[in-house]
Amino acid sequence: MDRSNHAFLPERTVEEASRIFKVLADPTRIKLLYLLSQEECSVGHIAEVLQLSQSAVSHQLSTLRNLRLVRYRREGNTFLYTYDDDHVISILTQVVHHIEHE
Amino acid sequence: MDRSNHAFLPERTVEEASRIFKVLADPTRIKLLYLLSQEECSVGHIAEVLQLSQSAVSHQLSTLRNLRLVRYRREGNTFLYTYDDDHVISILTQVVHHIEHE
DNA sequence: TAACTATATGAGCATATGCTCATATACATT
DNA sequence: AATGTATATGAGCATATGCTCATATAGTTA
Repeated sequence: MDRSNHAFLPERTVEEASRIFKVLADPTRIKLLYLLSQEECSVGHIAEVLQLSQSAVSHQLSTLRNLRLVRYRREGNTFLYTYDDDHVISILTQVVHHIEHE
Repeated sequence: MDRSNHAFLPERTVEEASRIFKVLADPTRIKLLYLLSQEECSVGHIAEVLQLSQSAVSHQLSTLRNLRLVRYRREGNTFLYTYDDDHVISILTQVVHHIEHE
């Protein structure tokens, strides 16, 4: 076979795609992002709705914050989170839609 | 907030989505699937093109086989693999396209 | 049949990840 | 100022994962 005929993906592209898919690979983050795609949520609310500990939610939000996938605003002691990456949400909802209609 | 107003994802949907994203989360599998989306490949050819050991490729293909994402046919001692899940390939190419055009 | 080739597979290791537990931080309320 | 409330964070543990190394398997060829 002719090796010169392959369209290779640039390493940077592969790494970036992997990064996006890694975020979406965890069931907890899928639920969390899906929830945030519907409404702005406080940390406590997320924990209650998804039946997770406050710490677990906060750690996950920390991850998502570092990846710039969510943003938040403060209201007194409460932190209200919203998603901040339309592309990732769009990939998620598309896959969800596909699964539920196959 | 009103907990009854959330559109929850069924657990089965979440697990299935997670399964799909997990497959795509690994850089090696991204390259491998992208290669297979372009042409039928032998194990040795994949190893050569992607600069991986024969064993590593074979293990990855075993994973992809179990998930029914690839199929293969035999030709003498050579096994020729092709992808076998249009949806997963479509998600991958879409994300790749988005990354390369943002 | 013996040697060769292509691939598969099991064991084990190193790393990554998602959680819990304990504690820190920062603002609010009394 | 003291207590309370909401959230963040560090350490550590259990599990998952992707690789290597060694070896097994099956078809091919001399």
